[in-house]
Amino acid sequence: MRIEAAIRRIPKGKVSTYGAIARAAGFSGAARQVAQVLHRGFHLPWQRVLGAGGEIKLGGDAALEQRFRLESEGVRFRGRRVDMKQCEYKFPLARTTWKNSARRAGH
DNA sequence: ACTTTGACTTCGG
DNA sequence: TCCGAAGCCAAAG
Repeated sequence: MRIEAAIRRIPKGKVSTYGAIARAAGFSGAARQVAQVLHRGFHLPWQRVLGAGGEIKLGGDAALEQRFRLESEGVRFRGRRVDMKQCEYKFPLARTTWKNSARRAGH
């Protein structure tokens, strides 16, 4: 799966977001699908995936563990959030996959 | 083929 | 900064 592949590309000490991963994998807007993959997949660096703004989206113990694991990798936190400015991993340009331009028509 | 389901995102108040 | 509503989308059942 492309999403899994994208997740595995995140280097240690860096993090990414659901939305960014979805785009990198060619599924712009499918952030929720990334969550599904994380939940079901194995051997994934799940701790490196955060919500928009660098916020941990897990609940309870899992959230604590994620934070712990990230700090172990050298990821710095600023309050509840990760310092994205330094730690966000930028994917090497997602192949302008098909359905990109469709972004949000109105609201 | 149709409905449900998320570790989501963004906007407004 | 926090909360609710609406949007979004592929995978599972």
